[in-house]
Amino acid sequence: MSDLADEYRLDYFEEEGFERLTCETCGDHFWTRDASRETCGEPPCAEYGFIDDPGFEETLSLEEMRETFLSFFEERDHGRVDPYPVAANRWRDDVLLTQASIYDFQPHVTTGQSPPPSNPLVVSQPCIRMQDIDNVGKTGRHTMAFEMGGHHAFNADEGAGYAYEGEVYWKEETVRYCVELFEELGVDSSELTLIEDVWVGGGNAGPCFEVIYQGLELATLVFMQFEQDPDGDYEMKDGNSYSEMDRRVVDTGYGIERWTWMSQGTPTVYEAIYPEMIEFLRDNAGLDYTDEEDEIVFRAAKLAGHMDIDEAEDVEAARDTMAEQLGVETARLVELMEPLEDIYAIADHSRTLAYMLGDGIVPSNVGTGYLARMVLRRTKRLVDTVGVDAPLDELVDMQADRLGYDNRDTVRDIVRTEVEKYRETLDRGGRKVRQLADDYAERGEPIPVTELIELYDSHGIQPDMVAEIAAERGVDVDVPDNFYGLVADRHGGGQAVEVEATVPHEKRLDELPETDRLYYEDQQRMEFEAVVLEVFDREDGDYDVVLDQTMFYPEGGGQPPDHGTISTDDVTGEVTDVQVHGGVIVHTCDADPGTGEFVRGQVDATRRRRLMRHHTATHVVIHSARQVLGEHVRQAGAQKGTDSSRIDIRHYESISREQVKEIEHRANEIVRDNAAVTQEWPDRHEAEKAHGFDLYQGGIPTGEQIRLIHVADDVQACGGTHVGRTGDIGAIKLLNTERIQDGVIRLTFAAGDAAIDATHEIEDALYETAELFDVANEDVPETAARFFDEWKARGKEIEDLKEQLAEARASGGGDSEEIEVADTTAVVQRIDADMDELRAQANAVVEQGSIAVLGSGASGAQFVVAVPDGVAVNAGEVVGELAGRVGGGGGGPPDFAQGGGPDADRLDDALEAAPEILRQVANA
RNA sequence: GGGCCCAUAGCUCAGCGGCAGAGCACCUCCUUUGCAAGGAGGAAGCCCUGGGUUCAAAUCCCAGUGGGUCCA
Repeated sequence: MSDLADEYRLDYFEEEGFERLTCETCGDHFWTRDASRETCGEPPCAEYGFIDDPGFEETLSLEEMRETFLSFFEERDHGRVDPYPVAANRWRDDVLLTQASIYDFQPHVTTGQSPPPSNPLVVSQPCIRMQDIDNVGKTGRHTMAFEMGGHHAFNADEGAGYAYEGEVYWKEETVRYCVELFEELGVDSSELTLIEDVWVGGGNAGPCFEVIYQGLELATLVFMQFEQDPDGDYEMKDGNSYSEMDRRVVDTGYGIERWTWMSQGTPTVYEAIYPEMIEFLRDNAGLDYTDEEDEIVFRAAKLAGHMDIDEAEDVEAARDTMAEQLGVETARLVELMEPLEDIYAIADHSRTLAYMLGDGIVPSNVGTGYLARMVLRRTKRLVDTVGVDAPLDELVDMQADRLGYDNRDTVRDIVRTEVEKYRETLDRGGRKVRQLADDYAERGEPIPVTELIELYDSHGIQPDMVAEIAAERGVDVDVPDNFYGLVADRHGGGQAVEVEATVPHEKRLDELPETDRLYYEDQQRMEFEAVVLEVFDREDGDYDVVLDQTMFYPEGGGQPPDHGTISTDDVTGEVTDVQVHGGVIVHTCDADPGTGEFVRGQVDATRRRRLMRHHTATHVVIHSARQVLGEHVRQAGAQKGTDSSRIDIRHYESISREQVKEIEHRANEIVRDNAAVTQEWPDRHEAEKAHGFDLYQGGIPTGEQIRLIHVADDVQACGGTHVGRTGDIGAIKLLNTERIQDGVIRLTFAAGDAAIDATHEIEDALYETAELFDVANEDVPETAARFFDEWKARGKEIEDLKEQLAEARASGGGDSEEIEVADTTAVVQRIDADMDELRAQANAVVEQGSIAVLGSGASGAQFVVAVPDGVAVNAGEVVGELAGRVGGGGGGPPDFAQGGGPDADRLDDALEAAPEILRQVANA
């Protein structure tokens, strides 16, 4: 195993008089110009030196600090790159949120597949780290949302075949730039320390320096130079082996918020980055502290900076010590600090929400949407706790305004909708818990853990809320420490086994050249000629045919594969499936054309045209949906078909009938405009720059060039086949909308002749109904409503009549048999009527003080036995005995029972035996 | 993407194989004169939809629809 020590020895350090020292407290190695230094300079080995005594010459706002950073590197030949969205899943599918500036260039740039937009480059990237959520507000320096200033350089060995090559710069320049930036801000560089560390993550690793000034880590300089390799020479702290790469990536992170804080020397970072928001919240919550109280808070914050506070728990633990040093009671300190901590957190969370919602994340129960919902609910709780009475949408809007978003109305609307949903959940939860608490209060038992888990997992009610409500009712609740672990257990924990799709004859496919995709050259042509490169036998008896070029579109991007025929002079085969594996297109065919043969291909034109119409229509519909519902609307999945297609879109509420009509109108307007549908293959970065990440509606393509499809004003990265002009779509008919999960709505539609067919189906249903009712089409709804009402009224009337009939029967005759049993009269009677009637009759008999034993042969054999109050005959037992005689069973409470069996022929026998059965039961 | 929960009167919910229930709201009357008043009476249900099991399903099973919630 090799040592990394040499990796930190730079010529720069030698030239500039830096020495390598060892921290006397923690033992870390670090570089400094001050040979007399004893510690590494990072808490807990040192204290903050800048609170109330700013570390830079000038006081800078967050915006000014950002600009200072960006222009510093721009002046040193770095291309300035616009920040990416915080929703990293807009351009990559392995993470949800952007957590560092390097995320912008993963995976395609760091792996060398795509060139960076500029090399070297600089960016100030908004990031969100949910891991820090508990620390926000408490430690004075943690924020969930922050801007990471990063300057990056991508180096690769000459001839390694990457999208970039050569040396831009590496460690020497990186460290020099960093020190120079400090010096430009008036820092004496002998106060800096650069601590040696190792960075590991995402399959890569490398040495890094943590740059510390005045006790605060302001930058991390990472040199990505290793990649995971089982045979590698370097073992890293994650326990894996790594080896040297032929690429070297400079990955730096400058915490713009911390630099701003350093320049201002405020007690916490929050007061430095959004002072006006903190002031607003303090005013609004009525936190007008006296000078003396403010003084305590100020000194406490300062003390916090001097302590080793890395986690929210540390803060709690340090409270006593702080209170003692300040000369106040711990309780008083807490009383003063907690509302402020909440306010800091509210400001930070509002900023986080502004980023998330502003970048188009829609709250939901899945993915990034779920994270947004969590943050929003947490923020709402804080707002209520601390007593801020401004609506949450206003707070988020303040931050969205500061951040310069122009979709603020939508953001506010989303927040309002979401707050309302949360309120309903709380209402529901409160009722549920109160009811449960009452139940357990009655029994004098504590609420068990299983109930707590159920309440949280299925109803979203936090255990502390349960405890609070239960306490009001004097019920104990014991929340175990491992509560969330128990919830996790309930989810099984077992990892779903990824079923790796096996590609048949994969090895050989890798050796074949990529198939020429003729369908991109002319999307309207359906015939072509080609040479058979390879034929594989399939297990099902068909053949997989690889050609040198093809007009057959393989399944992809939600578009099903083409069908058609491949023929030689001798054989013609039906193509039933077309798939692409690594650029090689495989046609599944029911005949073997023979390797090396010339073939003619003919695509099933009707099918393909239907698919093309639906594909282009998909672009038109999503474009229209964005116009009607808002710019946040994004595709969450799509499937094209020949008869209808569907797209799933992200939207925060269910859409109304009016909105559906509006979308349909606009879509058909685009069709009528007969706009040209065009394709182009621009450089991916230029495309992103020109059109934004909304390009990637249907997934993220790889490669330097990407294919763009323009439909009217709409631009999307897309690999599918399209009609030449929007008029070719013919017509678009929205067939259905359904909410497939929270925040995702499925639009089903048909295009062209399929739209006409679909309309016919709906019309047929209407016409048939109208005919059945014998009314005009437009009268169908009203008539149906009237029929329904009448049907209900008639049901009630029948019910009524049955009761009257039963009374009449009970008071006057019929062929009933009356016997004496248990000092009461029993009426045994056969009425061939349904169960309702039998029950009514039985009730009528009981009214008169008699036992009723009724039988019916209307459907099988059925019995009802009813017994008046105070008569010692068990109806259930009587019915059981009777029903047994007709091959069935029955039962019920002692005063009213029912039963029956299939054997109707024996009904009379059973009734005949009734008197005897009654006596037996009565005497039992 | 996965797990779990729910659907019964206008509202909030109980019932969990055997006659469809309560509270609030509503209507009529009485007693009162109000700040959640009291009393008497009444009306109000395709127990979400479709299958299945059963002598019998609001209740059990399966599927669908709608809603909620937790996790990745």
